[in-house]
Amino acid sequence: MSARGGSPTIVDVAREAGVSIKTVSRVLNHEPGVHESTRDAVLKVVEALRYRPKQSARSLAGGRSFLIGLLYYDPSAAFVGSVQQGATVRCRELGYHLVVESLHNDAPDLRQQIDRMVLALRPDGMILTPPLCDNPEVLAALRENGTPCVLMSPERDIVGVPSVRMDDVHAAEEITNLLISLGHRRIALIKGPPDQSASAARQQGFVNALQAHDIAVDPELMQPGSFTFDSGRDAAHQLLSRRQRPTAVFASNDDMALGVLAAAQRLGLSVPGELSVAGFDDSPTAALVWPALTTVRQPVAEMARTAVEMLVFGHKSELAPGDDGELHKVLAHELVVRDSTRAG
Amino acid sequence: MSARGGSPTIVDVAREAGVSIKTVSRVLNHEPGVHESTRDAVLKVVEALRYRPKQSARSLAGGRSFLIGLLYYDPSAAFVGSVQQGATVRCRELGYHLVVESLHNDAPDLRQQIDRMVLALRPDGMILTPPLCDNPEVLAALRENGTPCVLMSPERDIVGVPSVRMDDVHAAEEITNLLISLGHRRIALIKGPPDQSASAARQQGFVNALQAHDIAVDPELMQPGSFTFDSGRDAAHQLLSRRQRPTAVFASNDDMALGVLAAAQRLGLSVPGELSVAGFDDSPTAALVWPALTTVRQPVAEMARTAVEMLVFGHKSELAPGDDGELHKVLAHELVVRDSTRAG
DNA sequence: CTGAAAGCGCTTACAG
DNA sequence: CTGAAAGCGCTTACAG
Repeated sequence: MSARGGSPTIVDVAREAGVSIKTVSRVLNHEPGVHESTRDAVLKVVEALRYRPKQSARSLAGGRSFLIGLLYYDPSAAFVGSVQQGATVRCRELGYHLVVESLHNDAPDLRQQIDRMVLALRPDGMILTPPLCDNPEVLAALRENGTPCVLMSPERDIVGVPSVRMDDVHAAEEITNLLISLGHRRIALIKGPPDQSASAARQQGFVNALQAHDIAVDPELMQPGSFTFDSGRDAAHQLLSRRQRPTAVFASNDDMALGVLAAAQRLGLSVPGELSVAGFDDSPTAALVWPALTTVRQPVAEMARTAVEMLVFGHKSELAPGDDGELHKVLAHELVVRDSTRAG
Repeated sequence: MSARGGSPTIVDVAREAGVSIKTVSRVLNHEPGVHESTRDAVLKVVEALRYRPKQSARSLAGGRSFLIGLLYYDPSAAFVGSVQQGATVRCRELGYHLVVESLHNDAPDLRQQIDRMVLALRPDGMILTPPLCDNPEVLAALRENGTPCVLMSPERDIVGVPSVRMDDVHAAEEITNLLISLGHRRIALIKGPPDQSASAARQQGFVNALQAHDIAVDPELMQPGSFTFDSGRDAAHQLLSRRQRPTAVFASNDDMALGVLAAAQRLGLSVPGELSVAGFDDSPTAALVWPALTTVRQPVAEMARTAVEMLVFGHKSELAPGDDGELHKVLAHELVVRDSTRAG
């Protein structure tokens, strides 16, 4: 196809179409001001030659890499998997590509690892997942070399830095409301670790729901946990061995809810017959146990799609002071009602 | 730093170090034949300027992109997550970057999606995971535009195409041996779907182990399954309602083993007290249920590391006909013994 | 052991 | 609406 036998270049297309390379470039980049017949002729040749502009040349000349970086430190394979699913699909639709890099949140050479990626690849933007999106060192490194970022579910929003998240408070409120609507009154909460903001948010939602229904908040029914299976099991043992045990437990995440299931099984308590259990996250395991867990699904893939869009299209930067406008997006979650909850 | 205020370029480094850009290039690419004092001087400037060669320029001039592509169609988030973990780390060590693309195995524009990635990015190599690594269309597209590939756990090896896998037969044999050594004699197998080669391999290993111990292979104890939770639960109900039920069940994957656990629980059978259960895969869920599953861990991250190495370093292509030598690598798996198996 | 020149394949100003 | 020129920042031959 090409003059020298390799893949066709923009020169080959231009020659074949009888136009200048500049015109080919205009057509390919959807620039306005090209006569339709010219455009058609060019596109026909592009098609025939199966021509694709080379990213490295575009990047070098144009200063855009069409690369989006995804930085993560495996919080859970499922989370990253969904992020990627959403991000790669949206990238493809927009003509971008996703480069992933897994870092250790406490690696000594974190800064260098980031520099290496950013300075070598010059991604047009970066998506950060927890806990990296809350790491000051990471944020500083990226800000210094001017790479636009979007934070996914950060602990707290940062003024001027775009983010996407779900509403943990509201979701926890909804799932607690579900338990209440099922007739439960003695509802226990297994909390998350205090150093994660999601813990406080979910607890807040839980308390909100109880108060809205005039149900007393019993501190005895709020057990600490650490988002692990074991901590959930231990907390459940505490709760279920009380003289007046709860009829429902809301665990702040699925792993702990699985621990509750295990504890109930040990104690010979039937779920959901004698105890309703709800989790949070819709982890892959949630649907693979018996009874399948009622839980909340985070819109992770959608958050990732949104993050890509914010990076590619930019965001309104002309906002009044204090008006973060579209900078911090909150996406709708989904209540997933399965077999672990029942009227009680 | 730079002459024009942007990031420093090779010209800035050369000027500062008092050498030609060619010498800087030599140092950065570890080419031999540079005087040590010259090398040191260059490296010092590189350090001071925090200079990193721009990938797009290197790629355009040198014909190598330092990009490895990972093509997948979510077989399971856990698998892809481990692949990525291993691949990104090894890429970083070798100065490469990982670009991921999630495809649909039966997408109508599969060919275009691949062309788009390959022709635009020109990755130096591509890693394919199941089921894409067994898709003739995918393989043909990649072969046509000359992109080197490594197949991860393909159904069957292809002559001339590098692959990395584990030994399913041997692993199944080992886990069956474990059950036998625990004293079990009536051991059931829940098979995988016939269209996946892993199913046959795991069954083969199961049979091998029984025969090696002179235990009769009872066809009644080999139930069909389809690698899903439900199929495992159904098969277990069949097996456990027999007059003479098995004392151990080897499910060909973890999802089905979880189904067995659910079935046993329904039937009031204690695991591992009255029934031992073993799975295969070491899925994230395997450790998050009670009792935690005894299973086999695939060396997924290691396979990914190996795949990257095969792509970066190439493989011996000067082999005698028929001798695939290092082209098809088999990595060691790991038996993970947990709580679901016990003497019986 | 070191360097000057050409070129990779695009896009960006700048003209017309 | 279209094009000729310059240049992005490197590496590849080719010299010396």
